[in-house]
Amino acid sequence: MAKHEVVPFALADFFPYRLAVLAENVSQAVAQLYGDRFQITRAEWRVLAALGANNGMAAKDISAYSTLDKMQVSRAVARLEEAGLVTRATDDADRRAKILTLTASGRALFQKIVPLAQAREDYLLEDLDPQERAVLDKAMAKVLARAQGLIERG
Amino acid sequence: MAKHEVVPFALADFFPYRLAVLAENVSQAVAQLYGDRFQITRAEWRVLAALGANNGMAAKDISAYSTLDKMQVSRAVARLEEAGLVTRATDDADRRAKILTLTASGRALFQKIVPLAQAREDYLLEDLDPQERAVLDKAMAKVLARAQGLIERG
DNA sequence: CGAAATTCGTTGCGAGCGAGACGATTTTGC
DNA sequence: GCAAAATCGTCTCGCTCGCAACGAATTTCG
Repeated sequence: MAKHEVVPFALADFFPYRLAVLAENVSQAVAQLYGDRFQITRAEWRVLAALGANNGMAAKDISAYSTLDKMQVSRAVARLEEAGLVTRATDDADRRAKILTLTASGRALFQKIVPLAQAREDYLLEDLDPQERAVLDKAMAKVLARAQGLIERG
Repeated sequence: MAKHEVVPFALADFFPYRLAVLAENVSQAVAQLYGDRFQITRAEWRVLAALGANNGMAAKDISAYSTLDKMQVSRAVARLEEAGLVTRATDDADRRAKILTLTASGRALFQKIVPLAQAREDYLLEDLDPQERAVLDKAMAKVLARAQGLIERG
């Protein structure tokens, strides 16, 4: 019996590593769309998407919808406002909150990006048949649930 | 025919978004291991893993092995060296390069982390049967190839 | 009703990151 | 063999990011 067993470990086969690399590459491939052409960051794109789906949300709701924390939302909105894509207005029902709304340019930009984004999504998944897509979908949900459980329970 | 068609778009169903959220959560769940207990960052863990698999690599090779750019490797190695986990030595065959080697403590730490990391990996995937894992595996490879194609071709 | 606790969004600060310049070395190509 | 180009790793600069503290407003609860 060897006293110091060698621990075999290949990073390239480690699921969390593979997932991180995949997500990084996919994210970059999609960010080319809004980044290169429209000078928008990922956080800004998510805010646009949130307001595109449900215009007139409070920053808090955008945070929940987009998995960005309140700071990221605050800073992204500041930039979007400066670019004339979003307006802020104090909510009369709760004067701490700011209601965010897409301007006409904001809506126009959103509607320009969406088809491009969906085309990229389709392209990325093109090699998968419907059954594979279904399995991937379910697998992602299952793993996500487990990961969130780990994070909550320390 | 409506002049302004509404573009329906749900961020929660957008594959790149779901993938990013999943990867973020998985990464965080794994980082709890080496982060909380051993004060190691993700980049440092990847360097450890690279050297654990193949001790005595040059920084350049670690970069390729771990998908970190040379800057991240340089900084991670600096911290690991200060912590006494890695040593740097000029390569005599190419005196620009530095050969990096795990110290005894470095190897010990690596061998302590690996089983924990593998346990987390197993736990995360526990809900998937072998067939699902196989599909997931293949799907990730296919999508990665597509994403990398997009990145290269602009 | 009123003080304490909570929530919303912003901001200041320190750490960390990426792009590009750099010195040192090696490789290329004439 | 030597000048030009490429490569290795580090460093610097500017920017971004996250933590924590904050002011303002609201909710809780005695």
